[in-house]
Amino acid sequence: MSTTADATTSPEFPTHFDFATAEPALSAAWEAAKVFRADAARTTRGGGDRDPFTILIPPPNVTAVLHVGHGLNNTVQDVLVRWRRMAGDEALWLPGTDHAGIATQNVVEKLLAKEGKTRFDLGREAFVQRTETFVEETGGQILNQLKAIGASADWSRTAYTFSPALSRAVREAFVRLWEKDLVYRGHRVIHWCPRCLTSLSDEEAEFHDSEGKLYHIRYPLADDPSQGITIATTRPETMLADVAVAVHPDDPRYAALVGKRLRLPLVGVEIPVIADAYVEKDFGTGALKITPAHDANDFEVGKRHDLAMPVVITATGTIGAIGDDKARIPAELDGLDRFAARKRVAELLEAAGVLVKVAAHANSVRRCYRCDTVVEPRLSMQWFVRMAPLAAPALAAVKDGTVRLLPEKWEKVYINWLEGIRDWNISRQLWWGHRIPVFTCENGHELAYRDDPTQCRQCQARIVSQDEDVFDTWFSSGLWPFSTLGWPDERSEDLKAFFPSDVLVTAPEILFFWVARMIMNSYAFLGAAPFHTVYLHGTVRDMQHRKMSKSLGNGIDPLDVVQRYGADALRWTLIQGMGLGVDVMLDPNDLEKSFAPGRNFATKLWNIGRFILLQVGDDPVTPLERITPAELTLADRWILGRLDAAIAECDATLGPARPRAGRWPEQERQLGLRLDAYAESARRFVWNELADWYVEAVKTRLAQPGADREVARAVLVHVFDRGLRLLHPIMPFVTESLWGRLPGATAGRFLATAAWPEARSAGADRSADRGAAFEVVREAIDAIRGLRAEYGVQPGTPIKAFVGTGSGGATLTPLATTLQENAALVQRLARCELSLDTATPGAAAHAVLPSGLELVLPLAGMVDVAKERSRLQAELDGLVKQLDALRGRLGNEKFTAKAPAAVVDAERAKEREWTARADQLRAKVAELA
RNA sequence: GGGCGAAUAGCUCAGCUGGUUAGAGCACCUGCCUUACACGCAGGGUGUCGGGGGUUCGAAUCCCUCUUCGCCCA
Repeated sequence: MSTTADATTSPEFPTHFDFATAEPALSAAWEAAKVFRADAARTTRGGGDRDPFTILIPPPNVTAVLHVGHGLNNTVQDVLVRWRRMAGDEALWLPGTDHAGIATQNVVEKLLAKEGKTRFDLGREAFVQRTETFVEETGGQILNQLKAIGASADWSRTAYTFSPALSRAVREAFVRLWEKDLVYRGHRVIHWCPRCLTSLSDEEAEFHDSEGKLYHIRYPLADDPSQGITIATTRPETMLADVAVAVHPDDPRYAALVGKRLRLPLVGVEIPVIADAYVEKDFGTGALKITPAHDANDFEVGKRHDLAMPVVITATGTIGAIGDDKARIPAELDGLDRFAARKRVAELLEAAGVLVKVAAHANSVRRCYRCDTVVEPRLSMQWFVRMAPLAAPALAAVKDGTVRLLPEKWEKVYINWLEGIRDWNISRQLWWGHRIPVFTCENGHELAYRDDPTQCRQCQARIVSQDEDVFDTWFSSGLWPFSTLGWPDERSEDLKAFFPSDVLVTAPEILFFWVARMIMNSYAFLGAAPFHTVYLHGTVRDMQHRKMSKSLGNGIDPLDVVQRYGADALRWTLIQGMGLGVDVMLDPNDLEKSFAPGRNFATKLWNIGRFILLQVGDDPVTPLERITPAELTLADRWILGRLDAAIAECDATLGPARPRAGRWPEQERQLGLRLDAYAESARRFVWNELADWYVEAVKTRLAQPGADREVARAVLVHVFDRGLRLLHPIMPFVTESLWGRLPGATAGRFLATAAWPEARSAGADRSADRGAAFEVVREAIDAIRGLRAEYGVQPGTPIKAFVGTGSGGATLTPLATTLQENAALVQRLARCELSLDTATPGAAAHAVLPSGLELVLPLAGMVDVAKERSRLQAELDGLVKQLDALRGRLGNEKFTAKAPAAVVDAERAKEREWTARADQLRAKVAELA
């Protein structure tokens, strides 16, 4: 920083953006001005003239605290919603939280455990009350944290899956499914978590690879113990509940034994040998013990063969049984934990001489997705939704382009899952959740009710009980696209205006849990898809590509980042690193490495603004429309052209906001949402074009009062304003802060609601000069800088640069004229004295530019002629090599005949260009010889 | 076991519908307080486009195969 006090130091305008002060103030200003409020009446569906653009937040768990994964997910949503808000849509980002049945219940149970209590000590009612209090106190936390990262959600519409309104939707949805006969109650082997004491859906019981053992056990024939069948199992403790041994009907090894009876070791009961095609002949011994109550596949076999289904493992995962089944349990095993029992059973089998062998065996074991406990398959009565009828329209929607999934590969995964859809277990044996509205009367009529009944709908008898279970949390979040908007009240203005929504932004992990179910439910209850685009983003990982997690301690606290680098830096880092479907790598041990670039960019932006404020001043600036084309300099036309290009790139990378005709045409299906490319396009314009070149180009013009100064001020303010608009969705704070200080800014107007830039693409303007000739100026400056660096010319050393056009003519070519007109810029940026005369003979550095310009830098004492010649010779050699290949191609008749004319023409033009350049280089080399 | 995908500069990735002298950001190296910014400016890239084979006038791009690594499902 400069140590002298001069015109560039300003106490009101420090050299760095004070995000710590500015961010909360801007958040408050936006909120006070209701900038993020959406109005149903302004939408085209609500009678207004704006396209609605809706994003529904994937509701975070009500107990959650913000982690960097939320940061990423919500920043993406905010970028999209801010973009559309600026583009003139009635943009609604609807926030909310999820009551998260198992997760929240676990949290509260842990709190109780600290007091030495269990939920059973409190009883159901008191426990629910306690949980409600807990949620009231802490539930808003994560949404408040989202505000700190700039989330522009409509907080007035904040939803909660367990609110009275959304609970009504849950109940209505269940009753409607009931009425359509799409729910049933059944005795099934389900996934049971012995720690959470509840059933889990297929999706909630996740496979994990583990090192198990395969036990080979001999079951003797009942009437001839010298014979028998050896079965193989990974879970010997379940043998207590075996009711048969199955073999494949085509297996000759066992054909003679089918129908015979075996004596079950340890238990002593007789069980049959049955034939069933489910058995894999090549697995283990080809003989499979059948335990219908403790294995889902065995359950199916048991049903087919009408077998008994004894239960020998209790809800808490210990050995135990009820009724007659107790006889199956040897006294010394009774009450043992299932894993202890596994060991003990093996010992007992060995003692009995029937344990043939134990082999290592890698297998996959399901674990509870909430607490990681090994899931116990267990025979139990549960509620299920018949999924096949619901899946059909959801499958069709993705296949026909009504809904697109990005990245596209997930469409295949989605289709694959829906085509093999299984019924969904929606009941949970929890207390925290929506209680299943099924009531039973004195006469045993079990019916679903929209409102709590006083008497039976069927027989008017007294109601005696309500189902004890609650719904899977995902059952309620599956209704999110419409329950949040007022459904089941079909007259709801919000529902009319904002359903269907537009883009769903989430992680691939919950594609089945949540996304697919929302699509199915939206078709089932409203007959339409809930959104047209599903954007599945990557995961935040550390430098070893590990997922960030509490247990690994490799997480990053987004609020810590906000404090140290600013919310804009956090957002920039996340978006800039977010290729489509690509994981974002961040280093938890070096926040500087990850977030400094974002902060640095914010500072850069800030300093461009600082330059404008201090050099342009705050006198009124002429709007660009009032500047005639003739007044514009080459640099003006160039930067305006670059701005148009940047706008076009941002539009293209963000993509179509919605399908034009309700469905994505094949060619548009994968377009847009390239957020990293959008970020880079906007950054390049502002930094590498505006700051690096245009700001430099206008400096001298701004210093001299007059008409041209006003032109320069007009163009500079215009392009910076548009640059801020392009960047605002990603870096809302610093851009808003600067925009409010631009000359002509008015209080109460926000960049957040300013118009998204449009390229000047009018027909009349199409042939206009976009300042392409400015590239020659840049090229000359680059070349002179390059040569200075090559020969180690110190910045302070004055040098001369001679520019020739290589044609040897006396008149200036247009290129040379351009250079002459911009000589001041060249001289300042390249630090040289520019001359269009012929270079004086002597030691000099040489360059031949792609445009054909020849550059000579007399560097007496610094240039070694021999070295200079070999340098140019090397350049010539490289070019000749390329040229030979090019000529070979053009000389190949097959190429000229078969390649498209445009390609051939381009190659010919290239040949002319390279040939001329090679000639120039050759002449230079000869000159130096 | 079934399905899907990836392998390009030290790192993270573009480059998809074949035709660029193979790019970007970060990191790294060198020089600079050049009157907005040292959180800055200027300069610096030969990478067997994972290996092999094929199609083609032409392949990082299309096909086959092998290797390695992911993800989803059972």
